[in-house]
Amino acid sequence: MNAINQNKTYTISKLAEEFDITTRTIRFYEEKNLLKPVRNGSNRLYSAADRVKLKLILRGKRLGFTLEESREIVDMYNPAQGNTEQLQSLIGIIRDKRKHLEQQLHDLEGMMLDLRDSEERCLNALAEQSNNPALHSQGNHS
Amino acid sequence: MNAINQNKTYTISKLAEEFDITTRTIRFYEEKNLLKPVRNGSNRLYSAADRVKLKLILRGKRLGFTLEESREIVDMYNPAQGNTEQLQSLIGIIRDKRKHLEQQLHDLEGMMLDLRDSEERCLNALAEQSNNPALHSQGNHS
DNA sequence: AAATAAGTTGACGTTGACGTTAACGTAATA
DNA sequence: TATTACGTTAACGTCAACGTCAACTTATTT
Repeated sequence: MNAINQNKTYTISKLAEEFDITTRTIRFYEEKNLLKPVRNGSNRLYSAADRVKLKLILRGKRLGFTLEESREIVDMYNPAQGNTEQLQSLIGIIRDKRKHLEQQLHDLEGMMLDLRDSEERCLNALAEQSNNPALHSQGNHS
Repeated sequence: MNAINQNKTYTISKLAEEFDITTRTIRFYEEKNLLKPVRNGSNRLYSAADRVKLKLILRGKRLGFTLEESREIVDMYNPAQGNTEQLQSLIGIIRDKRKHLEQQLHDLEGMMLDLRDSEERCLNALAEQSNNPALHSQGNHS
């Protein structure tokens, strides 16, 4: 069959360790309906798909997305099953996200340029001080 | 003289309007030492430099930076005056920010790719439904 | 003079995203 | 068998980033 089926499962603490977050955080994401692991008795059992979702959430976090925004991203990861209306809505969301990302990309590029400027000014100021050792130290010891 | 001196000033509500934020937000940034407008009596008066700083803060916000992180960025905008130690420290901060941005850029590119995938799957699913009008509506009316 | 607009300083409220502690169950190990 | 490791739910705490009053001043307009 060669299915794309990943049967690997994870405990909550394994995932927490792997992604360097607390179990509390993972449970919190479940409270907010971002994850729905199956249960082994009372214990949570995470699938490979759950792990991917968690990864998406954390990536969204690094980009400053709210959990609500990340939930939309996670929902897109689901096999797009839905009626026409739902699909249209989803496409709308996707295009909004893209706009968001394009703005971020623009901001990011601008900030990169600013950082180059700042670094250059810093390095120049340091060079100045090498040429003029009077300015070199901390505090003005008369 | 042709100085680069921008004497233009702004009231708090002008800035709030321009950047589509509340005056409360601007005052809050001042509480947090991100801005320090001069006073005209009891009223705040913002310079062109203050306006740039505000812009930097808001850009940081769009990138998910905390105000504390943005404060560091804003501080870099200041004419880099300082001793060797301070400059070295600043360069360290700059390189950390760059790392941060590189991670974000990587995340952003990944998310862009994911969005393309999602959109494609959506469009394919919609195409399927055009070919198979039975699936087209909402709800399965037997 | 009265109202309106724009500013001010507190001070408390709210929301998101968890942290922390309590009180408990279960399973493997010394 | 008692301790240790890992899990659970429930409830309250915290911190950032503002929102939302209240109570007030000062300038302009009617």
